[in-house]
Amino acid sequence: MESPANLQSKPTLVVLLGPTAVGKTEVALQLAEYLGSPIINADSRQIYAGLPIGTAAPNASQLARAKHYFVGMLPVTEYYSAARYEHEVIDLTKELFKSHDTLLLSGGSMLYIDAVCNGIDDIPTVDKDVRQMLRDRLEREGLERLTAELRLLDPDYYAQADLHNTQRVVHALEICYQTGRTFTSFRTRTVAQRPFRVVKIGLKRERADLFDRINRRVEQMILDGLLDEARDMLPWRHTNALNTVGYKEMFQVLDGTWTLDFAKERMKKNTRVYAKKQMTWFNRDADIHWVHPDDFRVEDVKL
RNA sequence: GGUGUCAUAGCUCAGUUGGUAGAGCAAAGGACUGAAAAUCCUUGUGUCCCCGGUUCGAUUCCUGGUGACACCA
Repeated sequence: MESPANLQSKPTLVVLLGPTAVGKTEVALQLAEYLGSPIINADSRQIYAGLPIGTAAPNASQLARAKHYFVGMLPVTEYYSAARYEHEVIDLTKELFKSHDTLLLSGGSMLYIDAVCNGIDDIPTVDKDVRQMLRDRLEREGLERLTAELRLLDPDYYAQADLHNTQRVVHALEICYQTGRTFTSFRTRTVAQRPFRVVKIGLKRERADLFDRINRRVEQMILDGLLDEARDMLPWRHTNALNTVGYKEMFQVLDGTWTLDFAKERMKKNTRVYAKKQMTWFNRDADIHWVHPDDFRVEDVKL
């Protein structure tokens, strides 16, 4: 147990989270105004520039209500990761805590939030060449050959990895090749000690209610010009940033393979699936204080 | 009105030479450490349209209904 004095002396990071379309943006603004804090975005796709409609990023008037960080600041062509996000956010909080007792982080990307709250293992960033080499080999030789190789290079990880998950298998091999060490040796899963306390507030709605909001928001995105936004991004459609609900479906429309109506329904479905995946992750985090957005009162927030 | 075809999971359909059934999609649950709005895993009991008949046993065969579709009047 920490002494009360220590608790007092530590600044606080308030984390506002919840599934997509639950109503985070408005609550975040109220909280930011109440706490006198900027908003540090924790939505992995809102970070990119040029995707305001499809990622439901805050609009101009919302951006004017509070200083926002990590919104629309990264070209879609740029490589990004949870680890880089962790470092950048931690650096930012070091600066901001000099003038704030409390900061607000808001978003729905659990891996990013977890990286900030608990840290992420220090694993080298993979070189372009190594990545390309393994991508080529994956294409030519297939996943089975690579998993067989992983068994030799890192038997421990092989034993516990999801061997059907191409991303995981390839990444483990990338690290083995690049470093000459096992991927496992980097996976210490040490929980970082942070110089701030974390208070997590989760926004939650009845599933039917949330799904209804998702469906309506998709319709609105289309009216707002999502198709044109996707058209502008066509040259970068194969980047990771655009491997994203909303854009994937719009690209099919632009290719002429799907009708807009069909794409809209797929987009709704994929967004619902995404919201469910978010909830699955949230459910195992016992530190989250849940509240319905309609019942949220900033005065009730206990710090 | 007549003839024919069809009726099976939320949807589209397969199947059972008579021993109560299974695919795709949808849906639900889960995993997750440098791609995370990504990637991956798991899950199928349903009056087999209804009443009766034949049969040890009918979702399957038969009579009669009901509904849908097609063709003929």
